[in-house]
Amino acid sequence: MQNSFTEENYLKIIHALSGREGLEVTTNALAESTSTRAASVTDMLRKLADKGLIHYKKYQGVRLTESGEKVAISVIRKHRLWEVFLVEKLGFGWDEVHEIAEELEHIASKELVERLDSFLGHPRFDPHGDPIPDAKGNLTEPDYLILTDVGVGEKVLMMGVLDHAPSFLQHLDRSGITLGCVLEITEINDYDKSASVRINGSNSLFISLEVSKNLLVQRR
Amino acid sequence: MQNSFTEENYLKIIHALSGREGLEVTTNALAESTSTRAASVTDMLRKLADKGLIHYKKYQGVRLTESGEKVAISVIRKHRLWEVFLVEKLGFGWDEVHEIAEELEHIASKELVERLDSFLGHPRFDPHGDPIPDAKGNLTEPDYLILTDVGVGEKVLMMGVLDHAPSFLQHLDRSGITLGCVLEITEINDYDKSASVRINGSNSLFISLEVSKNLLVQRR
DNA sequence: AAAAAAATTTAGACTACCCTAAAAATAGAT
DNA sequence: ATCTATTTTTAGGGTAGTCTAAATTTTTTT
Ligand SMILES: [Mn+2]
Ligand SMILES: [Mn+2]
Ligand SMILES: [Mn+2]
Ligand SMILES: [Mn+2]
Repeated sequence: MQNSFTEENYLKIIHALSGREGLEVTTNALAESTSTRAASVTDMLRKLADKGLIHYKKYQGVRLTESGEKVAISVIRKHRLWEVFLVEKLGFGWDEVHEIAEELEHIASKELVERLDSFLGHPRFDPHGDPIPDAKGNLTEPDYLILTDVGVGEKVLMMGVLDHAPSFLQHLDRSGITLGCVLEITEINDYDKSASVRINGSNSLFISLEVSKNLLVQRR
Repeated sequence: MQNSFTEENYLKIIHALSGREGLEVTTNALAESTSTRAASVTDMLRKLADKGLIHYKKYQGVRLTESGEKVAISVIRKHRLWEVFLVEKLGFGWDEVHEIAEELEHIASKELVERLDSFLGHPRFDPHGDPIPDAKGNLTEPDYLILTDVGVGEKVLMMGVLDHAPSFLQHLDRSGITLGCVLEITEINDYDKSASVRINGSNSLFISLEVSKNLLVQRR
């Protein structure tokens, strides 16, 4: 049987919250992320467990089963491919595409996804630097550094963001920080951990700790 | 407030069934088209009437209001634009796109539709020859002939289909009948009204009355 | 014009998803 | 180890959309 939009959203969120290690996800965390009440989450968990999509023992949190993981990754694949489409083909800004992809990710057709993937040239990453799972469901998270882990004098490549909020992405746009740009830390203020950063070797700007904490980068 | 998928589907179907003249649509016709029971239709009609999307008097059938018409046409615009995308950009066959567009037509973003329209070069017709409403909601149905209205010796252009069923479209593919091809009636059999037709001046084939009745054409 | 047939609506019920309030279980503090 | 605070589940209920069966209205036939 088919999964509903709601079920797919739950699975995707459980995947995100359980992280690389596949930790147990709590009811409250899910209530927070789905903007529903804990009682509603419990109802849904019982249903997902009945369908064999999650491992669920009362009071013990949840993990995805193999089958649940498969569904979650398929939804993530669709989400990220559609985001690439919206940015690369339709000219949307990276701050505008998340909400739309949140709907498009639920379009069922398998054939559509594969043709879209070809049309886009089999992109490996979405407009926010997040990796796109392949058709077989393999998803490899690159291990990037957070900019706060980089010292003065180091040059790094900007590879992704942790915060996907439009306001954060628009702030990066205004600062001239784009995916793939070279960032060189020229100074870190001891007092508030704000930093001076040179972008692509030229203009320099101040960025707050709040911003640094949300930038994923890579050495060299 | 937002309309649900179900409401949008009802409005689109009411639009289709009430035709050019905006005739009253019956409960049973809607039950048939929506694959639900008449009792379910009645429930929905009450809701659509409460939202001001249809004119509804018990036992008297329904018509769209101005506002309902606007929603219906917006859904049709999205449906047909997505079909163009699927065929022109992703290489789907015209027999494969209807079901997928049936889902895509409910994606809300207005901005998305307008960018998609630009990306596709503002197409006027969908892959089945149906006209695409413009951004302002104007929909002009060209007045085509049905092939059964064409006499022996006449040459016409193939402009569209009445039946959108994959099996019919695949039959046309196998016959070599495509949108825009020239059809010349060389013979009509009096007994069963089957016809001999020359396609693009070359190869000739028999087509049944059933097929003729579903082909929209234009003189010259 | 009445009776029969067909179409439509109402009544009552079900599933999916969500809610609030109360109960139960777990985790944390003393 | 017990008590308290927090988390989670259960209980009971609501809306959207669907169903079947029964009642009502309209249409057709006689
Ligand atoms: Mn979603
Ligand atoms: Mn993304
Ligand atoms: Mn639809
Ligand atoms: Mn079409």
